[in-house]
Amino acid sequence: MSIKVLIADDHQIMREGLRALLEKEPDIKVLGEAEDGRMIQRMARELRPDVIIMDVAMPDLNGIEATRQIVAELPGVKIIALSMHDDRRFVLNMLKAGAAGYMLKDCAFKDLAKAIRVVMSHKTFLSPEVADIVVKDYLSTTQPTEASAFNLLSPREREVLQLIAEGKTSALIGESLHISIKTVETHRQQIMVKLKIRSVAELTKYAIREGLTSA
Amino acid sequence: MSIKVLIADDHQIMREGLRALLEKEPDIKVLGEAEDGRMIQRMARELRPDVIIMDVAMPDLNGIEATRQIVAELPGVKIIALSMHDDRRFVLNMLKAGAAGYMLKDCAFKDLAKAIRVVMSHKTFLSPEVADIVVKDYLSTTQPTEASAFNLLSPREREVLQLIAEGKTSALIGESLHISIKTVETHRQQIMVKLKIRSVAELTKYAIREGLTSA
DNA sequence: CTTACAATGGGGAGAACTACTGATATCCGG
DNA sequence: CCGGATATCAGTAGTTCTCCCCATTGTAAG
Repeated sequence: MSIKVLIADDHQIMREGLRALLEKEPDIKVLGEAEDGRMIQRMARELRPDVIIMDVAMPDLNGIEATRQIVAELPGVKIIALSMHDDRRFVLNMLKAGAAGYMLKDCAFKDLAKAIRVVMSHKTFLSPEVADIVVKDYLSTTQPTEASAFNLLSPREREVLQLIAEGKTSALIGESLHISIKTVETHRQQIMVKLKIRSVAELTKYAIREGLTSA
Repeated sequence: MSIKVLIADDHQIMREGLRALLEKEPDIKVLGEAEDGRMIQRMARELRPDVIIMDVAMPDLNGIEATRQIVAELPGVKIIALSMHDDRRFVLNMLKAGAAGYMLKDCAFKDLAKAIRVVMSHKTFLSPEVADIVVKDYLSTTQPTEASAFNLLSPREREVLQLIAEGKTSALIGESLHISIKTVETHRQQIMVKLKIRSVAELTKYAIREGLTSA
């Protein structure tokens, strides 16, 4: 009795590579591949796989949403997220959606094979980097509180972050907002603590990702 | 006489998948894998492959820079870019850097296999979407207006800029490149003078626009 | 062979940022 | 009314960056 697996990823070559690797495993059978969230949802309903390898970032219906819906509909199906990003929002949202595992594309295939067998026994499998994030987050927050930019940072902090990402110095930001430079520095500090970021470059990228400014 | 291939991609599972697929081809031999631009450069020098499958976005030394340097050093080596992005800046910069092909990760493996054989006969191979971009760009611009980073900044400066945009301090960059912090600061200064930019935030955005790093 | 640029390295000064310590006032929800 | 979050401001210390000055080496172009 082999493990029935579905693959969901928007990049065909990734799907083919995964299939080639999985087909080397004697106890794993690949039932099919999907290239977006909607397609994987349909296939899951029809083919009843044991495990779905799910890319997080997909067009149309993303991996997180697809996971949420599939888990609700087919509780027995185990979903392993496979992502390039170790961004904590992705990880946490995916796990909240009901994923049984979260692997980075950075990991070795044997780890993924292991993950498949682990989740089959109703356990959770995280790659080490991801486990790290989950633990850190668990320790740092008594209350999970949705964990996104727009309720993590206060309005004023977002305002300051935007000006930082526009290349302004603290002094200029102070003038612009009619507050003292020390206040700006306090906000800066708070932003970095909250986001666990330690450089302007990464703050800028964060601001771009959050739409506070554009590249 | 089989075709000797190297793989460069920062995601291990992508490398393994590609290797599994390539090893099914009787006339292709995978010599090795690298996870960043610097490593692939070294491996290319030592192993003299026929073809390098090169991811565009890699940490440390990115695919574009690595391509530029490898092509300059080993003119016989054919480089096929393999990227998730069909962003025209990536495509054009990669081709300018001397890549013999540009494939999207979205493509079928048989297309990649075909690309390998095409570039071996000293021709260029582009996946259809990419060809589209190239043609459009060719039609729309009589003169490509070379006023971008890739002839304004020197290779070393681009390298330093990438690391700055990744949030590294000058000290860390110095360690990473095995040069003194003062040299890094000189490069930093040169970059800012050339680009008329005065903050890390704007440098970061510039690097993102030029495809040196991603948000 | 000169000229120009790239890459390397250094000194010094001041600005800017990072990282802590405080404090006070407001407002909002339980 | 109290606790928590937000927003304001200050001090101090250390780090990092910015911006000048300068030099040497190698290499490519003219």
